[in-house]
Amino acid sequence: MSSKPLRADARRNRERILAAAEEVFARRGAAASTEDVAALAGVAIGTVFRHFPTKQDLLSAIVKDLLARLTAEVTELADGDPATALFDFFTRVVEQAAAKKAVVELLAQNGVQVGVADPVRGLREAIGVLLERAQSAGAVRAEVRLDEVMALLTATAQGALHGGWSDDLRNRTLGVIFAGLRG
Amino acid sequence: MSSKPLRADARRNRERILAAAEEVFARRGAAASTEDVAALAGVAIGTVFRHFPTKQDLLSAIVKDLLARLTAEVTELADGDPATALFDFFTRVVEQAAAKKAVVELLAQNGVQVGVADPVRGLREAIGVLLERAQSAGAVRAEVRLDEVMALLTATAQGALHGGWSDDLRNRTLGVIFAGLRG
Amino acid sequence: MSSKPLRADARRNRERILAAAEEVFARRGAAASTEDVAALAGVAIGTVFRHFPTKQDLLSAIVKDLLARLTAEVTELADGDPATALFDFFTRVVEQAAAKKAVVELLAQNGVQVGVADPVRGLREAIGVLLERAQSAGAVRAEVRLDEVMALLTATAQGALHGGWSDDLRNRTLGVIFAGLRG
Amino acid sequence: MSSKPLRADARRNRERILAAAEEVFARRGAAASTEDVAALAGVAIGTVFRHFPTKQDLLSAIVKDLLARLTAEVTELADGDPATALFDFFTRVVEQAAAKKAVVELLAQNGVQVGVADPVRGLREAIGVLLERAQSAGAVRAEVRLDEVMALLTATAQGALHGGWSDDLRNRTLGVIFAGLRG
DNA sequence: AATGAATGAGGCTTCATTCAT
DNA sequence: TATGAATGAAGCCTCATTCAT
Repeated sequence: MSSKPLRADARRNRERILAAAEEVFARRGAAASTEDVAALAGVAIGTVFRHFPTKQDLLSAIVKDLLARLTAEVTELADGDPATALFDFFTRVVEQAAAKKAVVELLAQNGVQVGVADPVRGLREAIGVLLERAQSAGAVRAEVRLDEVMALLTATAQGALHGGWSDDLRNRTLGVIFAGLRG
Repeated sequence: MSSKPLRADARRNRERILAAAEEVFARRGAAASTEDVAALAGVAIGTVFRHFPTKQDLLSAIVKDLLARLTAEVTELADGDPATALFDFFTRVVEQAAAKKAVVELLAQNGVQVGVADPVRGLREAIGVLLERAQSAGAVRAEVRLDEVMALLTATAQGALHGGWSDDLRNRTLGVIFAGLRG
Repeated sequence: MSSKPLRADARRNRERILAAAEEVFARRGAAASTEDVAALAGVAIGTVFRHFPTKQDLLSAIVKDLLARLTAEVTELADGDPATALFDFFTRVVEQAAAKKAVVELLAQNGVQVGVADPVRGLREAIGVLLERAQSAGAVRAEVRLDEVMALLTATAQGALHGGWSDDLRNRTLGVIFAGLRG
Repeated sequence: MSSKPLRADARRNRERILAAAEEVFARRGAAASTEDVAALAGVAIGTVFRHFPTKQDLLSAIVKDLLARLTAEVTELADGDPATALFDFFTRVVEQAAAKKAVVELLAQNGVQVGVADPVRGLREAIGVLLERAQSAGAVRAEVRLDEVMALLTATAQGALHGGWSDDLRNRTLGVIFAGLRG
């Protein structure tokens, strides 16, 4: 089921490449060159392609990574106060978005094409749990559906990402959305 | 202020190029080639570069165009019911976004770099008028500021654009935002 | 039916590229680089790709060119003495082969894949006429079929090509084959 | 004369690599990657390069192998009927060619460069014996020389190889050549 | 001796931009 | 002014070869 474990140096490189890719693509968008990723990772171009045979593969890997981390955060929050968990998560994602740049962009526009449909579904379901609990606790109107929550989350993350919002602006913007969710 | 008036055929070409560019970049994103724009416009590539010395110039021109049209819409709506004008505009922009693709993307991420700061300011001010009137009419909470309205507008337009929202989803998403603005 | 005629300079370049390609691929095989072709032709690499969007296209063009020339030679010989026309053509092809290198190679192994099936068929049919006439004239045994004539022609061309035969060796080798065809 | 004897496992690997290389290069031509050879042999790429420091070395080794086997066949046939031995050998080589692909190709075009001159000479001499005997037996015209026999053999092997001849076509083609040799 | 990850030159192709016609 | 061919830098990817494990 799992491929054989990588050699220590290979795993180290793989991680350096992923980190470099996240930074490079975050800063300059998905159009940034693979060479730049290699340079930042401190490896030769061939090494990047050994680990990720295609640029798409590299992009997918980053997105999957991010999704996994987000899903983990949701799970963690699921143990907290149902009345605030959803709003907390929402806030965290938008905070982070400002540091993820093109990753969010990829998530939004290419997510499925890039072959990360499954991880996306996982995140969606985890958020669905938060929503249900928030509604049970009376913190979110009953008629709000998961679809629009996801839409608002994605849209806001993108906005924060590209717009370069200040902390204050972010909070006020989220404030409007939260008010709308509460009714 | 204005450069010398263009010859009739030159002006005609300029407009055909702009229209073609809007369509091409809308459909395939800013990465589409200038050659494709020329082809759709029915002119040679050299003609595109005579009118827009740089691809960036072409992109900027499209964005300015869009902003001008949006500003005109705002002005038009300013004569209507203050309680609904802002929401109507918001809705229209998001509706159109789905058909503008990369233009919105450009607006969001490159706006300033591309040198369309002025037109953006014009649009912002026009929307500011709608907001004030809506607040005077009691349709929007008094403490809501123009900043977050712009942020929500941009974010939602991008979301609609990249997310491929259905009409229904768009309406429910906007519904949450409008509820949040009303308080 | 025909695309618009090329500009004078474009046609000149197209021909220089074809000539360069024929020489380069002849000398070093189909694996030679497109850059080398461009360099020999005295144009930039982009120019090669403007005329032949793919390396395969360039290779195909060369092969088609050669086939067209060969077919023309056959047609020309068809007016001569039926008893010698086939042998003359055979001899000429093998003579030329030594100067065509990889072109013959391509013809033999990739001909059809490369999309030159039609020109190949044309040549085959033209040779078929020579064969029939030679047989009517009693210069070739009646039971010899076009298939083996083509096979012998291709094989001998390749042999001459790769083997670097001397004039004398070529003549003696062909002598054996001609004796075999006569019976 | 000979390097130190290999360890048992090393010799085993060397042979598996040779076998894999013959198959891979046969099927996909000399352009196939060394990595693929390693994979088919079930060893790591480093092992291939330990045994054959260069891809060329590997190719040479295959060719030498083939030549050795062919020479052995000639020697074996030398004990048979002088009137048919040469023709039998000729037929066998051409039959096998269809299964050797790139090896024959290498033999023909790179033979000497690749440093297999000696084995080639050995094969040539062995075939020379068959020819002399066939001529003594009156099965081949006296004026036929070894040069053209080799030329015809190589050419036909290549033709069969690249042309994908059917059994029938191969026989008829050889039939013409044999008739030519007999006079 | 074997392994397999790393290297980096080199190949194909695209495309913004320039320039001769 | 328009045309469209030419340019050449830059990007993605492959693969022979080296080297640490």
